[in-house]
Amino acid sequence: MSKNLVIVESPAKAKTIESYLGKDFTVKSSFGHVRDLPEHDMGVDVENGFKPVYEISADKVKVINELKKLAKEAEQVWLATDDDREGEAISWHLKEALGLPDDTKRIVFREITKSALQNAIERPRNIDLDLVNAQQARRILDRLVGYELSPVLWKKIRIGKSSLSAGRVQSVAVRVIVDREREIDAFQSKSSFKVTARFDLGNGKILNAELPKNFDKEAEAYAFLEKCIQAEFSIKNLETKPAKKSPAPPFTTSTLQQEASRKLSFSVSQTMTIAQKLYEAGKISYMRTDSTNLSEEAMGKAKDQINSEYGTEFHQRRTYKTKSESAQEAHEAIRPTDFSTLVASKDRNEQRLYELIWKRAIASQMSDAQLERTTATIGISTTKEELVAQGEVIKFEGFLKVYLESNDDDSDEEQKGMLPPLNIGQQLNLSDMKATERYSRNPPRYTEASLVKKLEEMGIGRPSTYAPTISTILRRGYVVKEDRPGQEREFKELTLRNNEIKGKVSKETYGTEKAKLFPTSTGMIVNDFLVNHFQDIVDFSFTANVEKDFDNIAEGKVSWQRMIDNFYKGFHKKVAEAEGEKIDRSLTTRELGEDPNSGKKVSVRVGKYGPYVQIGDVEDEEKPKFASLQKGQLMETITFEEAMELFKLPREVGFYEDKGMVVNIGKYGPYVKHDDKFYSLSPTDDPMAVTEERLIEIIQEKRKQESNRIIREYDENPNAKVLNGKYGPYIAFGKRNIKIPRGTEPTSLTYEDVLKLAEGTEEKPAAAKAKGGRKTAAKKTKKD
DNA sequence: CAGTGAGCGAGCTTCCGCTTGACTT
Repeated sequence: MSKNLVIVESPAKAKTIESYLGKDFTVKSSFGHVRDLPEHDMGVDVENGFKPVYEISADKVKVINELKKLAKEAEQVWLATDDDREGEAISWHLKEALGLPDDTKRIVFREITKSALQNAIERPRNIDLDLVNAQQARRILDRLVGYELSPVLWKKIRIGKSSLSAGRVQSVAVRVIVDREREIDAFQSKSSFKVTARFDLGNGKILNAELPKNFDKEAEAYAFLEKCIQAEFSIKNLETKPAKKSPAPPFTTSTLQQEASRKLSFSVSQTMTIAQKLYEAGKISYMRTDSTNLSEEAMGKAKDQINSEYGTEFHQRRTYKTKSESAQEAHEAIRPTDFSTLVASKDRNEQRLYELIWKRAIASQMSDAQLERTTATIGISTTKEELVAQGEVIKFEGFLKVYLESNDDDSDEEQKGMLPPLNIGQQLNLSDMKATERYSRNPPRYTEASLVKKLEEMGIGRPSTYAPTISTILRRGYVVKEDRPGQEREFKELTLRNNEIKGKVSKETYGTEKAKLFPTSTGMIVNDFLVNHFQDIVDFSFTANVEKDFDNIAEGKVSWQRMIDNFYKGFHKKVAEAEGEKIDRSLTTRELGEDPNSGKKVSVRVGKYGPYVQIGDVEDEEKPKFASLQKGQLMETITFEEAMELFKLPREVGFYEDKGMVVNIGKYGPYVKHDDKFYSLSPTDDPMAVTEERLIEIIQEKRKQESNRIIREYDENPNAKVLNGKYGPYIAFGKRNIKIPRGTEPTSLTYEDVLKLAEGTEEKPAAAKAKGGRKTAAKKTKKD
């Protein structure tokens, strides 16, 4: 039994701190918040000063009981939760739940180092009630908004499979995505002609140059190339300028999520799960942070590492200011706990993320890269226009030796190389010149990570909520994360070679999307409803504005009840107004035209099972015809022609082995059904046009594949087989799938080999189908 | 790898921020 009980938020942090403080201190964790408003009730008395009802969260009852016991035994309790608004509130809730006196010692530190801890212990204070009240205002505002708005949606918009919801953060996240989709839809791509030239300098050396301006019209580009026939080209000017590049600050949660997405293709939640493992193993500092600050101790260790590994000229001490205004900076930036550790994990993804964190943190304490940029201007004897060639040479690598931040826009900014040696006045020999048609690009769709970046810029959400917010808007069906194929378009290219201009038309694919966020019809409808009725809540600056109020409460200038009262008066009036209005069908219905066959109305609607097209009315004597919209189609943008196409499926296409074949589009794309079996069409098959012959081919192919599936069976055990799968040969052992070691010939595996390989593998089947994410979540909430 | 969609009424859903596991698929 020790004299002192210190309570922090995270168990991993508790362990570290305990090792620093010695045997007189027991350090325990609260595992985050311990009390909250009730889940199934508003829990806020709007008629009596917004008095909140707090209860100990179901999953914290055990923690609280244990802490109560330890607190009783200890002489002194220290509340050491995080140094920010939420942390202060956690301390207050702990004090209330544990029955501690009001003057219980409260200590704070923003980095976990021995000196920071000692400093904190020497300067305890009491709980800052103003700061606690700012948190209560934040919590209660979110509850009022979420729990008054969501039921309005249930009553006024009855669509979608999962229950609708709205909130200060999620609704703005959806709005950002909906707005962007409409921008893209309205975007008019313009083409122009870009001129590039290649000069042959002899000895295999080539100089690439381009015209700084593009031509809007093909005729102008042609005229320019014409002028260049027989023209003489010479170097008119050479200019060399020094330049430098500086490293990016060490990672915060949001920048880590962005870089892991760009460089490692991790999803936001994947990044957090992996980072959590590294944190729990003591390899990195805390991963939910908005600070770019490094402790003195960490900077010193980074310096040692850089000096010994790269040399002192590579080190430059830097401190970074956190950009975001909403930052609360209770922690350090994300960094390795020990810079001399290069291998932190055997797990490939953990190691890859660790390396990213290590490199970024090390680079942030390194010197600038020194560059030299050379621009060569090339004169043309027949015109005033000039061509430009640019090159770049790295004079001193600096931080680039370790790390370069990547870019969001996949713009074709090619790596500039070195220019060959050139002199002013030098005559150049043109080998060819091209004018290529280029199209302007629409604004990009959001990835998970670029959405997080956008939210952070607007001050919306916190490091601990970025990943859950994305899960929420996906789970609600407001947004889908998908790959979408691009479209083809033609572009023209004029080439001048050997004094002759030739034209050519080629095809390119554009607009291919990978793992991007698209709004659904449901998302658009809910968004429009909120924008119409609750403009100020989904306003992009709403959070920033209320944050100012919270700051005033934290400084003791305003009472939290007064702030909430001010907000609630206007808000609740709008809720009452919206509830009083009739259900607006125009939100969920769009007329498309008339069916030429029956003369009946064609409309697109959104119902319980998603968006669909309807021919006719339910009041008609004959029942209306229905067809679901396909993946990627929206109520808002589908055309009459596209809608009518949907009724052409399912298509009956001929017979095979005396049984009919039916083509349709299912959950996993187009398929043909034959004899109660399903066969997927390949992406190049058009379900509307695919022929009987091709379908028979598809069925035979699949059958052949199936027959090749079994590589080897064993008499000893009918449940052990060597099979040919999607990813190559593998062993199926009961319910388990086992990898075959590299270099082993699958046909040569004996049953003994199989048993040996099966040894040590887990009982569970290795891979599971990604199918039930939604189900799991639903179950979870029910259980609670 | 389906076929569902109206309207009625019952009874259900819901927020944001702190923390980890537990548990399917």
